[in-house]
Amino acid sequence: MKNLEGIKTCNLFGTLSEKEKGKILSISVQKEYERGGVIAQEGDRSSYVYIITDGQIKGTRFTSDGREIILEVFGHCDMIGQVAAIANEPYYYSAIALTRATVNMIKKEEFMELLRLNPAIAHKTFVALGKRLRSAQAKIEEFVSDKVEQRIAKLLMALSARMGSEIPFTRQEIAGMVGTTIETTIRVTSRFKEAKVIRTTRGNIIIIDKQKLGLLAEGPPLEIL
Amino acid sequence: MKNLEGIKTCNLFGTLSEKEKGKILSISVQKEYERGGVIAQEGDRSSYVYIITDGQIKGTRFTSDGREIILEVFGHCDMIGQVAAIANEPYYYSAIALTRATVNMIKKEEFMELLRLNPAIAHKTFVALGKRLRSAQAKIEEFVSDKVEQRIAKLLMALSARMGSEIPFTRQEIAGMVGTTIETTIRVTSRFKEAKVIRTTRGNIIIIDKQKLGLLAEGPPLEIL
DNA sequence: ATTCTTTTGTGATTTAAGTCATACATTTAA
DNA sequence: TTAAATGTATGACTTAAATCACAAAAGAAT
Repeated sequence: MKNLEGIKTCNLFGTLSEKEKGKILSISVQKEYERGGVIAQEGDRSSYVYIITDGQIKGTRFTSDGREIILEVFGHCDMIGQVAAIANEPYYYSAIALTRATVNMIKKEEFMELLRLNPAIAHKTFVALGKRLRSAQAKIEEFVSDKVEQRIAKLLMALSARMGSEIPFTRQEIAGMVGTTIETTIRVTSRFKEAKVIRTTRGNIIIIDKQKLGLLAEGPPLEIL
Repeated sequence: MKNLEGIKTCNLFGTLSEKEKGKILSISVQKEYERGGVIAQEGDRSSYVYIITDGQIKGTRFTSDGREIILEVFGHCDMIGQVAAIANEPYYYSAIALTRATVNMIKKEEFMELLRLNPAIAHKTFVALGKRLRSAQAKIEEFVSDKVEQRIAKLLMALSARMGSEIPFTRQEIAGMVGTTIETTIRVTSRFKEAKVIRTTRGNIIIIDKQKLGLLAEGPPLEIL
């Protein structure tokens, strides 16, 4: 089974012996989700920690007026649900599959046990959480100092670093990730298209000029390039 | 010494025996800072973890065009520098005293040792980090869905919960915390003053109608109240 | 006491992005 | 094979907040 093996390749478990890896596999249950499938719901009592073995998952909240805010995007080997598990709190946001996705679920209690017995895993879990804090703070900084065009360019760069030059998200989803409206996102991506930085198909953005996109992410607006 | 005792009252060390607390005091060095004093600088190699025993400290970054962005505000019993320490990375932002402040510094290596030997401390450190991630994400959500007036109301509510109804910050600093300009902040606080929600003195904001401020933080703009 | 610096206060203007409305193309469902 | 739903596209208009510019008040420093 490709995916059962998949988890073994994750950095998180890099220092473990084969036997220990086997242990993790034995306490984890694998589950598959279609695009749009709900892995966990905001507000639910936390019972599992999830390790993503395949696909992409969004962590998303809905504002009172129904708009979706995508706070994080997770991919291969990322772990979600650990904050809620360790703090013994309900999930802060919903986890929804952006693509067909496979996750390995570990019961909260067994995960806590794992942390307690494996300082190396505990350490890596902490470091990963620190990274998430940094990237949340980087996003705050973006809101303060970048315009939408630049924020979208940065997002596309970041997504393509993870999943290649073909980005399987709708403008609506892109809007949710950068915190803007669908109309503005469409206008910006249309401009990018015209400047031959990207191509698009329904539900996809394909990067064709990574270098120019990188420039846009750095700051200068399209019009002066 | 009041402050040396101060650290013992922190929840982080709640489960420790008197002897263990004594150990922590013995490995920590106390230091005082004036308002404006720099505890640590963005980009510096991390060598200490700091526990704040008194006063307030801001975690701040400067944008390329010189604007200050205050990402977090820390107070009594908060710990800073642990992410950089554990990930073995340079500090992500500068820590600057907002008021006269006292911190207990613990050498990175000794802190790591402490974490390794005390699962309870490790656990609480993790939980605290999770809280910081949540509040960073809440701030992202604010940028997406709240107007400046509401963001400022929320900030004042949060600050007053921590440090009482007298908030010792300039409009410039408030602007840095909500990610807006000083002019906009002055205009908003002026409106709040006129509506008798706050009073101000130079460098201070005093909340006089907490209930109304709470309402403003919830959403309805001042004009319809 | 008076100069310098920081903080607060306002007006005028610009601008980025939101909002509203409508249209068309492409999938999916009936 | 139509109908419904979803995603993309664009024009017109509004608005919140940034920007620029200047002035007065309050402390700090000489």
